[in-house]
Amino acid sequence: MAYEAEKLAAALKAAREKKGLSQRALSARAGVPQSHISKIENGGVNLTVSSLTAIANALDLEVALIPRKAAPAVRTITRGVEDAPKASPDARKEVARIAKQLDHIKALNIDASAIDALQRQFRELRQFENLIKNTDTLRHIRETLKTVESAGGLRALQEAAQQMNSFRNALAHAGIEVDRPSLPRPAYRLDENNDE
Amino acid sequence: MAYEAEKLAAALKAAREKKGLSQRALSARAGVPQSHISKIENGGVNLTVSSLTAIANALDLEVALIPRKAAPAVRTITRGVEDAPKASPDARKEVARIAKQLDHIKALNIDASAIDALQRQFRELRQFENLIKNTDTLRHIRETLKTVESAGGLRALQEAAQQMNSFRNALAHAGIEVDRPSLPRPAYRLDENNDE
DNA sequence: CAGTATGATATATTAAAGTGTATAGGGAGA
DNA sequence: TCTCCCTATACACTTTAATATATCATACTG
Repeated sequence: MAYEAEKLAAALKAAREKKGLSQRALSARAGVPQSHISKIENGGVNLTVSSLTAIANALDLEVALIPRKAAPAVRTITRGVEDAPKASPDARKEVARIAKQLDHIKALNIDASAIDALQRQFRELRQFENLIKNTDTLRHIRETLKTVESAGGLRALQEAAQQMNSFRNALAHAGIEVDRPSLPRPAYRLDENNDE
Repeated sequence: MAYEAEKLAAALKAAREKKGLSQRALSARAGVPQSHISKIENGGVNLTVSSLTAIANALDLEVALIPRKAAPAVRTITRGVEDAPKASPDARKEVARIAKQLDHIKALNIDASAIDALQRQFRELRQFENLIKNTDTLRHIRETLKTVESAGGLRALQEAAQQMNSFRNALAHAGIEVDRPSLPRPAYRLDENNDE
């Protein structure tokens, strides 16, 4: 098969997963049937440009022709822009579930301000989604949220917010220190992008 | 959709003409019939990826998917590469000097991993050679490297790497307007909203 | 003028991309 | 369990990209 075609397919799949889109959702955005997307991603289909660009654009990607000579530099740039260590599908799923559950809870009309706070906390937590290595804590949080739903307790709701806060802090610290699994790191990280 | 396909077709044609290849010559290289190339270039054909890559590769081009955010920067790079080997003679000279100096330093056997890192950094920087407008920063970097050579300091060596990294980022982002990518937030913002 | 290269088309054929619909199997929840 | 949602896959069908071959007008050139 076309070696390069497969790389593109893999890139599309990776981009889709990173964006947290299901094949169906992408299908809707791109106007390409889900069955076809599946085929493309793992069937080794020889895409047409129209399909490629439709899907790529739906994923905020652009199809470009770059001079071979510039390829390495381009890679450095895209790496810099999109380096965000991708969240595991599991973590994303778990986060999505919590989001859904929050909607339920919101509908319970418990305490507007407390729920607001909880949602703020969740938003904060969400920004560290990509750093989440395992889903235990998320599961635990969701357990807590469940008790909110069943018992309707304001107290449990506050505890959930607290847990989110703790988790966020943990993630942030971990992200700062352990971020790169890279090996022989000098006093500061050479590979780090110090722009911003 | 036809829009982007036409842009690609136009790009292919431009690249072909720039390389001074006839459709037949390109046909031979790419293994695609001349008639088909003609159709592609001005017939508005919906290419498949295999044709696209075959032709692109024959023209020393690479098909890439780049994040929209990175598109401006990528354009800057490719423009820089294909317009002309735009690196000023001065910049080139300065870069060459640094390369030479790195060889010297390497011979000093200071710290293998640090030197590795330094060289990686240098390679990265080098890919942006043609964007270098003036040589001040390069000179400054070379100054730093000199102190490495004389004093043999690991610290200075690391600083040089740091400088290269900064410079590279500056060059790379010359053409991109940055909206800060969401992810890891700095630690100082962590305990800000402990509500309730 | 004869010889030659280029690019645009024509035609017939084949292989396969793309569509629509429907479904099977896995995982997670209620 | 039953129920969603996900992905992979199947099938019949339409469309069209791609090939092979050939022709034609337009240059340019010795």
